[in-house]
Amino acid sequence: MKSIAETIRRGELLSAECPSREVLKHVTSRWGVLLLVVLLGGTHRFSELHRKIGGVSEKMLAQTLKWLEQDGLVLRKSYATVPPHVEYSLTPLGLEVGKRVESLADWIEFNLPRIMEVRQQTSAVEAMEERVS
Amino acid sequence: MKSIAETIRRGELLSAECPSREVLKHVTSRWGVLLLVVLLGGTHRFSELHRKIGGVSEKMLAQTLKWLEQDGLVLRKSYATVPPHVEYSLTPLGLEVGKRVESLADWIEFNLPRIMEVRQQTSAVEAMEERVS
DNA sequence: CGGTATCCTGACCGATACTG
DNA sequence: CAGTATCGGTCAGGATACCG
Repeated sequence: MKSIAETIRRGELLSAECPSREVLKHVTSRWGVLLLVVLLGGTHRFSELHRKIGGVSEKMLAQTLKWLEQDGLVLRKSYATVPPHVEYSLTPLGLEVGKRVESLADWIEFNLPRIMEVRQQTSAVEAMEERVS
Repeated sequence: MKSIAETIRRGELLSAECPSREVLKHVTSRWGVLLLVVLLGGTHRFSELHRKIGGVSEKMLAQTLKWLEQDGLVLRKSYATVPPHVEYSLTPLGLEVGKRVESLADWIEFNLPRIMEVRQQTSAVEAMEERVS
């Protein structure tokens, strides 16, 4: 009898029908990444998230929050007050993905100079080849 | 005198104009993630990538490869033979991101059962609330 | 305050056909 | 084999207005 872990293992993700793709889509979505990173910093209210994440619209913020909530990564706590008070935080599951996403985001921020350098060189080479042809 | 690392640090990514967003977009794009994971397994030819990554079109594969190549994450080696022979592999930079992306992908695959379970519960609750209203 | 509903545009992306 | 070119549809996502 194989364990679930052994049965699923690697490579499923490469299949077009793999349900993991859906979750991956939410997590790696334009605002999903940033949302997870911010929420790693602690509980936030809707308006706080909206302010911290530059460029996000209310619509997309709400939608992304809903995705992650349905995937069990984000916890939504609503207090029945007037005016309304809603708090978002990471579930234990969300904390796990969050850490991995942050690791990726941090790496990119930290190594951006090296990447920009490569980009410069590439466009320089292309400009030369342009002149030759 | 601050080091570059200290100067950049955290939070730049949260600003809408941060150039990191562009790289993040390429890496976390629909096919970027899968591409990096596959290339972690070693050098591949175009057709091999196309076969391994279920559901990707030639167009999007070529485009994603080009993005990652320009970001210095993927190395493209072309041999002047007939028929053409092109090999793609990860640069040292690409290896770094690749490992982090794989960590994320692996986590999702492995924990998918737990996530699906949450999803089920959510839709069950919604069905109940539907009946009440 | 914390959303939802609606409309709308551009970008993404797949299908097809063609090329070195 | 390894792409590029073009077309067209879908959809992410922004703007605006409105609601509990």
